[in-house]
Amino acid sequence: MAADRPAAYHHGDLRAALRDAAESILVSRGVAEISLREVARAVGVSHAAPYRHYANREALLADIAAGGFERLRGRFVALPARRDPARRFVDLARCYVEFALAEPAVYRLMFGSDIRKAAHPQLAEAGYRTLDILRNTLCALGVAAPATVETIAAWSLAHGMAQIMIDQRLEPEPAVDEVVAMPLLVTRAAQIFVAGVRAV
Amino acid sequence: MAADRPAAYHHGDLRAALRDAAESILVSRGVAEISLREVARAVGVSHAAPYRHYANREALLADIAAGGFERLRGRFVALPARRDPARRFVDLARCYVEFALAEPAVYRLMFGSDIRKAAHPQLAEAGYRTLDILRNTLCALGVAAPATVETIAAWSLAHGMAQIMIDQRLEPEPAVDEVVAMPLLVTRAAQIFVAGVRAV
DNA sequence: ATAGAATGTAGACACCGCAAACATAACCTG
DNA sequence: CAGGTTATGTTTGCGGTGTCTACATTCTAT
Repeated sequence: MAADRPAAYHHGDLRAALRDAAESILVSRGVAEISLREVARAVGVSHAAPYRHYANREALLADIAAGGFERLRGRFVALPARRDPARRFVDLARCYVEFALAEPAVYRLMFGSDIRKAAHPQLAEAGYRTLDILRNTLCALGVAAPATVETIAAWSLAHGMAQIMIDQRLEPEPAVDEVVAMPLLVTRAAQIFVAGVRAV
Repeated sequence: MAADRPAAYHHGDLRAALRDAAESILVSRGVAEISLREVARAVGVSHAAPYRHYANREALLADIAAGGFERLRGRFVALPARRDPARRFVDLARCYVEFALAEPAVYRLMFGSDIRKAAHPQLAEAGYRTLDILRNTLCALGVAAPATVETIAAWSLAHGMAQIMIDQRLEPEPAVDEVVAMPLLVTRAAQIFVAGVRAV
């Protein structure tokens, strides 16, 4: 790389800069506040420049969401190996909720309705790849069968917890005791679920 | 009521008409397509008239969401009485998911991030009243204790299932076999959960 | 060196949310 | 029933936004 970049006509990596600026606005002020024009302004570029990299506003949001899926996937694969699938499930559930709490705004974008996923196949595929890790591990929970019902139910549990905890956190300040209580709650819920699967 | 209404200066019940028109747009084209101006146009009124009834766009959305909570509450109270709290929980979970699938767009509005609930206390209260039914019943599941962990977990399960099933339904046509499979899935997941609570 | 492809700019259009000033109808109160 | 007050709609206007088209600049590969 060159030493410095004295305001060149070409930005260098405008696409990434736009995405970062937009994500910053997303985190600090919410998805509704993201406008292509302001993002362009933040990066110091003309208001139409983003269209060289994103077909429209929604494509920019989709890119941010896809990045979220990648990061979540990174957390998944960084988890320690486990023999016991039940333990593994507890790990995954906690990991899932932890991510949602760490990046609530991005999480909402990933699973919310701001992006019509049908219009962004690359986002759908990023999500699919990430959630496949969850699916595969969950299948091991059932003794042998694919256990699709249990799979969906387990994911639903994690997903619902994440959503609910985010809801209570976004508006007011994070309540400290709830932050502490989160791992306990998730762990216990996952244990209840595993016990239920084995008991039925 | 009078016989007919020959294009009077005053609309009669503009607020309700606006809400209905907006909800119609919400269902058919998504929340992003709702604009106060178009809603006004649909009702046949000037573009600033809505501001006599709603402080801003978000207030209109909040009104729609509050109506959703009321309808969900109506479904809850219409449920048959049950002795067994476990059976009651299964009923509630199914009812919850059924509502989400019947009105996916409204459901997303109710629990999504398009409305900052802190800014609309009446919406928050409508939600609180409705979900209290769920909470109360869930408390009966634990032998005696308030069982808050189980309560949150159970709600999370229903909420997560609703969210996931909506996601798979909004974009493509509803897959018929999934529609049929839904009650089974929800019922089984709820049973698993109840068994888990009792087994641990 | 130069043609062509990438990338960024400038301008325009239609739409939107929102606010203020004004017009009309309904409603109390004497 | 008259007259003022209030509720409800309209018109006008401002600043912002998404997106398109025509143009300018820079990079890249021959």
